[in-house]
Amino acid sequence: MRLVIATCSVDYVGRLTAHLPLATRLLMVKADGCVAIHADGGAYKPLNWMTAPNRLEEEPGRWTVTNPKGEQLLITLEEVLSDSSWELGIDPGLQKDGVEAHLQELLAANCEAMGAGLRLVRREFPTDIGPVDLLCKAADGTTVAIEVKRRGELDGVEQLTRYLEFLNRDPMLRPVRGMFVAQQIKPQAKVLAADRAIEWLEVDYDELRGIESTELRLF
Amino acid sequence: MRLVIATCSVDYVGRLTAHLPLATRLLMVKADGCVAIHADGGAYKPLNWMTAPNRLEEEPGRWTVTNPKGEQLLITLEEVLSDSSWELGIDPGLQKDGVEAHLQELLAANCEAMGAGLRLVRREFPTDIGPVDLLCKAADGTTVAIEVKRRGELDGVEQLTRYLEFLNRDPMLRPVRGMFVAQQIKPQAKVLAADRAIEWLEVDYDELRGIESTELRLF
DNA sequence: GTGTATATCTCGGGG
DNA sequence: CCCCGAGGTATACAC
Repeated sequence: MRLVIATCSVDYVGRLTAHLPLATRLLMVKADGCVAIHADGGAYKPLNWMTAPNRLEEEPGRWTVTNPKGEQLLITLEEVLSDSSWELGIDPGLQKDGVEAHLQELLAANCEAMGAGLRLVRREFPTDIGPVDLLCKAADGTTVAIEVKRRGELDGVEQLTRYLEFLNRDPMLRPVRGMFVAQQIKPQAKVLAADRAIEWLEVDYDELRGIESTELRLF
Repeated sequence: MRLVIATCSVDYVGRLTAHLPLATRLLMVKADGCVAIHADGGAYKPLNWMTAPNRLEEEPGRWTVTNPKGEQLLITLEEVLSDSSWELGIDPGLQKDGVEAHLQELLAANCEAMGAGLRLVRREFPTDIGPVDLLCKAADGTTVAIEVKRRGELDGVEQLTRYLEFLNRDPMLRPVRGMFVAQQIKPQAKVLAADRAIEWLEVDYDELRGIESTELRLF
């Protein structure tokens, strides 16, 4: 990783055009070739950047970064205050727990948590317009399509609505009910779900994990 | 801005839990207090981070970053290879051209580009579920709700559908037609729009800007 | 490669 | 403060 502290101005021409006036910033060049320009604020996002793959052409006072799509980042260097490089090696990577996939796994293994008598038919049940998170059968035999989210918002309800539209065209499945399950559901999403006769349910991740481990202890 | 190159392991507990095994990385601490941990790859995304506002507690071999929501980033330092600080000052910020807001402005000023006889009623017309980009009247007096996107995809059609649903409940406006306008519209989005009787239109940003400047020259 | 969904999304604006 | 929408979203994954 190469770190350069420099007074520079920057121009980007690509998906949009953007310009950075002269100021002192951090230029970060990673081993994969990507370039990021950071100011002294705004944690996550660089002011400007170019993702790999690309080509970095370095002349005195000017860096030109070009990617295969023809997008271009032009860095004009006024003064370089520091220029250092570090050998970091390949990172072992981030281990995560608690993303949507985990919630979906837990719910798939504990369908009863979403309604008595509910049984799993399939995870990632395919439709013409994308996969439904969980497809279940209720005690009375009706099919239930379930959309799982960590945080339930409007677009999740839209997504489920779209699936239901397609699932209900299949005479073998019809009628299909919808259920929107999330750790937390925004008020607007509840309103929209109710408006579309979609059931919604807030579940607790840790509690579900508790059920899971209790069941494991029983067997 | 403080830049530390260090061999470290990291634990994050917050919206999810995550762990980074021991490796050499860049720790970036910005003037606003935010902390980011970068590996030597993976574009501009840090492996782990904590946005401002937060509190950084520094002990020998251990940094603890806590934010007001109770999320916590724990950095265990094995070896510090470099530790430097730089005074960058406040950045003048990025100037952009070509984002959705500009496209919306251009279209608002040139409604005719979307259909002969179309007149603007209001930009950002409010509904119970969010603002419609453009509300217009057609020559025949019917209302037209217009959703503007740089890139037209499925969720844009959904968004417009949602607005139409609510607008058409208003007896003063009904019937409201929908129009989906973007620089480029994905085939799937065109299909969904057509399926919902929503007109769609691809427009050229530079051409619109041309019309704009031509009109300016005439006055 | 396109299409679809997720993200500790981030970031900014409006009520 | 939350809600909502845009993003050069980026990123992963299926077809």
